[in-house]
Amino acid sequence: MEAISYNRPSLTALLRRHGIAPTHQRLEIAQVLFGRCHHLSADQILARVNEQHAETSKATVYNTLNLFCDRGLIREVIVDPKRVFYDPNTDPHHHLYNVDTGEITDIHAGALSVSGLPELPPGMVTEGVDIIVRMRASSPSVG
Amino acid sequence: MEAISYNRPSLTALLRRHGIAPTHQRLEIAQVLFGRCHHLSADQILARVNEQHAETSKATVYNTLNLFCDRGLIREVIVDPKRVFYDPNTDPHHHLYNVDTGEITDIHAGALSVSGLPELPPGMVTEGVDIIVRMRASSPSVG
DNA sequence: GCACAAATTAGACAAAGTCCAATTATTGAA
DNA sequence: TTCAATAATTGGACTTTGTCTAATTTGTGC
Ligand SMILES: [Mn+2]
Ligand SMILES: [Mn+2]
Ligand SMILES: [Zn+2]
Ligand SMILES: [Zn+2]
Repeated sequence: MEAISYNRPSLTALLRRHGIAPTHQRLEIAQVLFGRCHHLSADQILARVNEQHAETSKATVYNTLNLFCDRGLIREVIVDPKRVFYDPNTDPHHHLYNVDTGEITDIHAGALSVSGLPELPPGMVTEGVDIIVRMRASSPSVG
Repeated sequence: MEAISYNRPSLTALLRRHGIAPTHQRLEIAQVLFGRCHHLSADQILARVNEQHAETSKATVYNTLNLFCDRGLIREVIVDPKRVFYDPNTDPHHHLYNVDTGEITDIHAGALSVSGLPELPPGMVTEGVDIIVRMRASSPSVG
């Protein structure tokens, strides 16, 4: 993962490097995404951005997340049919999904290897290979 | 995949084997699921079931799909953030997803192997490993 | 300041899915 | 059969996630 410090000047530079004008709202959203918690949903990001003082609308959060995805700053994680999660880590990696809690953890791609994938139909090219390990507590009620 | 013939008596038996009372609506839905096309969304199933003559409601389609999933008759495929697809094949296998067309194709698990998956946290157990290969036409506009 | 483009916004809208109270179908005992 | 009890189905209201649009605000350069 690209090493990123989470202060305004470096986030501003990060956006500029991806051809994105660094507005106040976009910086707030970037700060939430690249700050501590990974794998947040749009709703969670909206809430965090407006925690101290309301300053960003729902429309802008969605606009910005889609823009960041298009420009390759972040990527979507599709594991929960109810909502999309956004991942500031765009390096190839995979996910461990706790189906009970909804928590998502990274699986580094380094150690992992997949063999035996079929050839794609002619004219098709791989956009990505997503591996999701779904896990739950071994005994539903007890420990 | 369990070998299933798609006539009423065998579908009835299939439901009974899974502890599901075989009502008219459930049999219609099972017929659509286990008939030709795999990987259908709830909406597509609703449309097919009511193709000849309207006889099943949206609520029943959702109720039934959830019931079939709970009882292990079918499974969900989470690849498209907009809708869930339902898979009558519950054997371990993976999916090739055409991001342009939305088409989903099976990848048989036989040939495929994954190594280097991390250990799960204590007390956790794997519910499944989903591999999704996302592909698109190699050149966006031309062939 | 002024003009022009780009970004943001509130709120209407759309689609997927759930929920509920009322109706209808199924079951199985008499 | 008939009947009562139970289970399934239903229309439609509702919720949630996400998109769209027209109006406003902001930013930039002159
Ligand atoms: Mn702030
Ligand atoms: Mn029919
Ligand atoms: Zn991740
Ligand atoms: Zn499949």
